[in-house]
Amino acid sequence: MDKQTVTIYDVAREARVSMATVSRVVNGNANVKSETKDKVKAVIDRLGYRPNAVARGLASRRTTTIGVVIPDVTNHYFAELARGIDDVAAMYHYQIILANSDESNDKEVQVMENLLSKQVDGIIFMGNFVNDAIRDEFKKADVPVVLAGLLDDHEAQPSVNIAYRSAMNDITTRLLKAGHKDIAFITGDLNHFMNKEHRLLGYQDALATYDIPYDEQLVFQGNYDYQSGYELSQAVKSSKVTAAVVANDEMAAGLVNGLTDANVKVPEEFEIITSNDSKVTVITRPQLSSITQPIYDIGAVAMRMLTKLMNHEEPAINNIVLPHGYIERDSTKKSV
Amino acid sequence: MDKQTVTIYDVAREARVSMATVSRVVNGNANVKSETKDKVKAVIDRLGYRPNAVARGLASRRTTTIGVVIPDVTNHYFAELARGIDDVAAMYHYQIILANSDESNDKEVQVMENLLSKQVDGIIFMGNFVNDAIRDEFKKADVPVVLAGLLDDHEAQPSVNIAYRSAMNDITTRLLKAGHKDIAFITGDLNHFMNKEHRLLGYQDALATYDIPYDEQLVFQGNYDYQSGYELSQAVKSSKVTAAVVANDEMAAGLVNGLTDANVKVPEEFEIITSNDSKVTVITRPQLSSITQPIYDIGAVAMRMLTKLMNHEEPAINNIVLPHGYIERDSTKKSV
DNA sequence: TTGAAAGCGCTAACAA
DNA sequence: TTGTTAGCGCTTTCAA
Repeated sequence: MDKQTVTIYDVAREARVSMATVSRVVNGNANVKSETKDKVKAVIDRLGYRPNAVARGLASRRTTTIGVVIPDVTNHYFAELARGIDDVAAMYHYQIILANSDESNDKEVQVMENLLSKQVDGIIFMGNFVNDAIRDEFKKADVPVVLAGLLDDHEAQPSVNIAYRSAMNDITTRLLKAGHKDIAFITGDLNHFMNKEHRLLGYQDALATYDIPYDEQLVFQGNYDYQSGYELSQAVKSSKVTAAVVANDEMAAGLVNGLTDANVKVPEEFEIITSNDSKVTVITRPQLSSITQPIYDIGAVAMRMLTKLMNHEEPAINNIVLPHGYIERDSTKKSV
Repeated sequence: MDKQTVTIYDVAREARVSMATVSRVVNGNANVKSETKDKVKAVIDRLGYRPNAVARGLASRRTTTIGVVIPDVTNHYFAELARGIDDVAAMYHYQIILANSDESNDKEVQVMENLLSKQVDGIIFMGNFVNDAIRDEFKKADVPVVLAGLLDDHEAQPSVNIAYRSAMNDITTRLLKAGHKDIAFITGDLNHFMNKEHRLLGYQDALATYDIPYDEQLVFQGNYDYQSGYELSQAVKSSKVTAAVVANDEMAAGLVNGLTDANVKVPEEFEIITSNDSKVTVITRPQLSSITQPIYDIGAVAMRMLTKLMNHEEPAINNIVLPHGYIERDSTKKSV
């Protein structure tokens, strides 16, 4: 039950070569005669030698480990991002230290410090917004940090996203085209950059195109979870709105169920379009029409971008925007 | 952008003490005069010193990192387990290396090797079964491994679970009591130990109590996901069964939706009880009646158990069984 | 193609 | 209470 016993030194001795040579064959260095390579490999197998990544990390100053901060693994949107990240990380032989932040200021800072002290080679940060404390951590980090599914206005932190403004414009426009005049915009905290400067603007863009004045009474702020969507359904029902665009699937699922439970028929009496096309959209009844976004790919591309950054390659673009689409399901009336 | 610059040596020099003393204050060793402690702390703050966990790990042979192997973060049941694990890990100042295995033999082995080479202090393993190759890895591991939400028959690997057999007995009995004679048992691969030696037996126990002969035609094997549940709904519909117990929520969600789409009314014409009480059970319509199990706690307790094992304390019990319950929702007729 | 040797930044005896 | 000194297991010059 005690740790690691056979070291590179043991292998060297048994194979009658130096540590340096063993190191070379382990690392696939070409400068080794193929005979000695075979000899060393045989000894490695025989002894069951497994290189100590910690020692290697200390000596080489690279840990092949990256940090991933996630608000909550339990949230499907973020879990899907994480899956994309892990898959390409594995592809490049990186391991992932995952840390839940709950989007709490203190935890986020704590977690960043932990990651940095573990000497991760890079960090992928997920969340709904970047506050000042975290922005400081990014600055203090001596390794690259990329944002996945997250945008910050200050200084261009590398990031991967879709065009939230245009996506929100698209779905609002669909509802407008369908004849709705009073459309709710259901989102997270409006102080959050992505909501205020992207999604809300997209919603307003669409309204403006149809000469409908913006009414802030029709904006509902939740906190991104099912429960808050469910609770919001009350207020939504008693307002004058006849349709809603929702920034987040969990809230949309709460909304559709809350409405249904309050005997509002979706889509006949109320239409809903959501934003993430995550798994819940097909589980609710009616299923949710949604913006489609390549969530897995956002994670994957973010990780790919990070590998470049860690490799000191300058990526062509610092803020990658992936394409989005739309899928019609049953929370909207069939389009003709 | 280059790694760590200020070391314990810099702090020692600036504070005019030895490295050992700095190490002591960093590690909260009591044997330091409070004046010097303050002096050192001041220097640490001024220089922005952050201990290098890699060097520390090499010197102390403890990394305060544990490995977590998960079939797929994207699956809510496992994500919930992972959340429980991470929360108590954080509480004990451990970080988590998370690795997706897809329950593929090769990946699982690969991932275990990676974890071991990173010198994790312990491992928590999740999945639906333990195959021989993995069992070997457990044996090779020089650190404790605990199973979360997973049971293996060979040699008692420490684990945390609920009593699957009794839980399955409970819900089958409920359906029997409600008058059903032909009840489907919908599960994963029957070669998997937990299905064959626990869940199936529970199902059979209930049948036996009601003198109903076991009919293997009523056993349906899926692969644990929504899609397979949805597809199974065809076969289920065209069989003679009038109710089903399901081993897994994702399959149950697929089943209820498949049945509904095929115009079978749940619960009026068909009753369903599922097993995990995860988030999807309240998102489907009708909502799913379910065994309740403390998923988060299973993860949390598994991690707590691991801390003890890593600390060389022998836990009182090696295979912890947490209590389960039942919640009636709308996929069963109201009980009187 | 191979080896010798100096660290990487820290912990942990052991002394003082 | 504090300092000295070996390592921890590996990578990486630099020589040979």
